[in-house]
Amino acid sequence: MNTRDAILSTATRLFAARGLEGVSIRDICADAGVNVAAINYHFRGKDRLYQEVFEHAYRSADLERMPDLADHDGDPAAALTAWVTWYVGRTISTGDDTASQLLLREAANPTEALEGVVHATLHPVYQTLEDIVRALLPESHDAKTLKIHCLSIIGQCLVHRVCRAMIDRLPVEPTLGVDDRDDIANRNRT
Amino acid sequence: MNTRDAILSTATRLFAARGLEGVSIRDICADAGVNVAAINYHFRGKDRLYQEVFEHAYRSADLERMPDLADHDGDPAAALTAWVTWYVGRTISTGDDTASQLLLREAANPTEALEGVVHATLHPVYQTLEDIVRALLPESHDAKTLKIHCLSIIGQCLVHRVCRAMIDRLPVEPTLGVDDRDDIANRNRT
DNA sequence: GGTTGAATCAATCATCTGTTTGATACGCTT
DNA sequence: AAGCGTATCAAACAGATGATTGATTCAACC
Repeated sequence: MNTRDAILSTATRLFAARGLEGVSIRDICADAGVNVAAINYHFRGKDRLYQEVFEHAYRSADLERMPDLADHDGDPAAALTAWVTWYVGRTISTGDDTASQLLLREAANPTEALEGVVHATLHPVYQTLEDIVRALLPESHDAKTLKIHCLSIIGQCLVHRVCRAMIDRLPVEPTLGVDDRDDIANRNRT
Repeated sequence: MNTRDAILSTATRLFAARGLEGVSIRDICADAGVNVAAINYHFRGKDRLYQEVFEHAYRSADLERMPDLADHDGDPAAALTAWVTWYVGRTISTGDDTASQLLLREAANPTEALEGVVHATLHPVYQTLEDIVRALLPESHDAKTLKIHCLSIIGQCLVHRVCRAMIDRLPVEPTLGVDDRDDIANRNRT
């Protein structure tokens, strides 16, 4: 395997699990089976590697296509249901959680790498939701109300992932999983 | 000022701003104007200091008393409104954000310190909300539905704080602040 | 077959890390 | 005044850190 790719995939896994400061370039190189100097050769230092990892993880996380308003023309309610289902599934998936992990770390500890992902990936997702919600709301609502509505919807989806560390430690039954994706998705309004 | 208290308050500020791994004990001591050895003398190392800081920040963050069901007997809807208003104000307050900052870091990077705060502080808050929501819902709903409802409410409040780093970088007007606490609070259902 | 440039390597750099040590000063009781 | 425990200090500890160096290997090209 390519040395560069080996570093990239190992670094992605380790950065997601332990964060930028929790992983040394020696950890990465030992795990990937390459020399420490390779990181400064192929990338231009640890920070640049992290930036590359972060943006790569978010670029390649588009497994399922995001449904938009055009897919359900004339039925914005159906479009919202589809969008929320897509978003919840993407957020609390048990499979590859790498992108969510990295983003959560950025939320607590923003680096320069965040700016790019917000513009390239997050903004389009938000804009799609806003288009759907706008079509669903009476026209009397202003931009602020619209934004609050959209963020509320996002919040209801995100809470299960963001607060996982807390929820898991909460002595409250039952435990929610991907199986409940539809239940969670069905629980929204505009 | 007491050396111990000086360390505690400085460490709280620095840990909240830069995280456990982003702050060295030399940073703390230089800022507090004390000797490095004082940390191992008064606390028993860096980790114990962090634990003390984390729990202290959450214990002393009870500025406003949390409203519960008993405060609005016979009117669970009013109780919910009061609770949400309280929770939103507490979460997105512009003032002392220390506790929220520390908790967000724990969400991304849980340490041993999290367990204690969840049981001592977060669980009672959640339980109070669940009591209110239970009184508001038809009895036919099971425990899982109840939990989803409660987490949805929490999510709608939390999103503004948790996703602040992303929202601030989003090219979408307008910007929301504490002034919109009531607008945000009014936007919920059960 | 000789040249070139990319890729990899072990070794080393100066810093920074959390922690410990031994010495010194202070306020107390006897 | 002597003894004692608490507190503070500069100095040093061993280990880890990100980065760089100069040498070496290797494949491609003319």
